[in-house]
Amino acid sequence: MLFQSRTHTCGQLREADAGKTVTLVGWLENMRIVGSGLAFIVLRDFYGTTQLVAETEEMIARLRAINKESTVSVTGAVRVRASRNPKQPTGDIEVVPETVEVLGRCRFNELPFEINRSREADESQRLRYRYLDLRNPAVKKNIILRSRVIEAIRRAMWDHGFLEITTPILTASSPEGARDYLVPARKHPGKFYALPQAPQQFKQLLMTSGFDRYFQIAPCFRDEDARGDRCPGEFYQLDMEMSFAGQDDVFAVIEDVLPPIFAEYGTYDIASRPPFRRIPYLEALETYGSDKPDLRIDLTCKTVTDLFTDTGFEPFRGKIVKAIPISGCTLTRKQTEKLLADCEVQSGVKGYWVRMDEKGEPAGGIAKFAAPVWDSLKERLGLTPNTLVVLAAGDYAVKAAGVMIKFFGAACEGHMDKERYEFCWIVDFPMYEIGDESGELEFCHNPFSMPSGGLEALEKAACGELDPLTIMAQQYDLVCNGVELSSGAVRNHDPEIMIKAFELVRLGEEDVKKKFPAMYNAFCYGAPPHAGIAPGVDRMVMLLAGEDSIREVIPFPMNKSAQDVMMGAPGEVTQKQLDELNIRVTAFEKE
RNA sequence: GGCCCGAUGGCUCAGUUGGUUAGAGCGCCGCCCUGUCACGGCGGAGGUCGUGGGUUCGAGUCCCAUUCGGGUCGCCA
Repeated sequence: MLFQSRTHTCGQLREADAGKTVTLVGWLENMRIVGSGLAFIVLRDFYGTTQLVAETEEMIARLRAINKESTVSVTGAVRVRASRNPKQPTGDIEVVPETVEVLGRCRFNELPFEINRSREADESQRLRYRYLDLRNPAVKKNIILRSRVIEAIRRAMWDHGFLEITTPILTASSPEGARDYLVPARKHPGKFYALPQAPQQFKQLLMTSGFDRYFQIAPCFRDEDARGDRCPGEFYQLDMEMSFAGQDDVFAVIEDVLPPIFAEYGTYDIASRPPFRRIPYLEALETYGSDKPDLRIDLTCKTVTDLFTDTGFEPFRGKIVKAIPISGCTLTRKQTEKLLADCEVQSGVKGYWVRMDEKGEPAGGIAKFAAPVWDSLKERLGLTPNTLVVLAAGDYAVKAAGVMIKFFGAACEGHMDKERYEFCWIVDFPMYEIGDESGELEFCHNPFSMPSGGLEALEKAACGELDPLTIMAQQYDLVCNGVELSSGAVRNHDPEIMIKAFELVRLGEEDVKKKFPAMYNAFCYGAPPHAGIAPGVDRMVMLLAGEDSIREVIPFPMNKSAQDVMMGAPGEVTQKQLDELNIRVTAFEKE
């Protein structure tokens, strides 16, 4: 269809344009009729809004006949408003339409939700009509931010000498831990491709091929359940890898690339300066009750197990007890208990409290049971008058303490400097752990990481000279404001060390070859030492946008049940398609 | 898969110890209004209260089941 192309956007016109005849295109957002011969219309496009003014019965009738949210082309003269609106960039001018052409008629005069208030609507309704939801400038801005951030990341990575290289989407199922998405192979009945959980093996192969520095805004696919900060199905990582490099080299790149982007595009202007704090994994658990501490909060927890070993307070007797002192706390008893209840919902552990009053005596909560050990507790926690102490006990006390630090840190005046981005590295993860189910030694995270101490440490562990649980992996997490952004590692590029690492968990050379055939073989041809990391793009944008739900920064997110209700995915396919793929659906046969 | 919370006009929500005709704001329709900008004023339409069963003289409200949605744990780099 031919139409008069626009001369300006809806965010462009200013007082200096008065007198010009212009053509604007966009969506009819709103109409305010203020009299029989006067009406104001808001026209919206990607760039902004411009007010149209209708001053004749004919023009008002013409515009009234058009449903809101229709697209139109309007030609008319720009003039200075009789009453200006300083709140709008285009608030000094208005356009008096001479001709109005409907380009795309909105067939409905009532929408599933009001565009400018779509964020208040039910989320499933928003996702079903995501194309309308995205018309809302407040929703759209996160997607624009996402694009800008990815642009900035690319530029920074290129500037650091990284090459962007794409890796296959249809690949082999990998033993990375999460459930794979499988794709049936038509030409190979009974066989399947898998969508990559991460480009992990490909990027390591690229290093082996001699590409010195690689990165990719990589789509990753994992068939696991959703969370507020985790999308089901697919997400994007800033995947990167460096040859002849170790932990410090990776840290240096990330510490150079991310802070300027956070400072420029973030909700807060302040981002940690390099070098970021490095906290050993075990220390993070001991001090913050979490392996993703929010360093904007100044609260820490202490172990007080020994003080309550023989206590008359049954929930603490013989249990691990963690305590968090909160100085200058002004929460009421009711507020404290409400917060503890919230913590219990999230951690599953009941919390207790006691307060040091103005005189330095225990008051409220479990004061009666704290009194016998009060002096020791005061010293251990460094208590001062008007300090609240919250406590958790039991096998999950550490985790509960972590939740308490987050909740009370956010609620108590003066313990959280919210308006900043605080990065830290969590380092020195244990290589092995005793599995919950098996009761035997297992890999703690992924087996790609280089063990600290190398072959020597593994050999000592194998012959009993060293506790394998004390072997650390050269692995690291990047954490920002309590959000785990990424994990990475110095990779194990030595086939001999690989086999040794596997032997400790009762696997052998054959298992290594079977699990990572390409990588194992490639490393046998001379591999460079290499290391990398893969910060989650969606999570970074979420932090930058100041959103709590990751779905707010994804253009077309799936719902929590991994469905796209707008497109109807997943959906059924025809019998012909199934036959071609040699697939028989058994989902309904059991009934 | 476990646990918690929720579902009432198009949207957001209120609805008392179970008791007459289920309310409000926004949106929609009509009328009025010549400088609005979250315009305003008056009037109107629109709901078998997620679904199925039960208790009761009587259920939006109580009980059971179920579906859907959100949170959380399991799971997940």
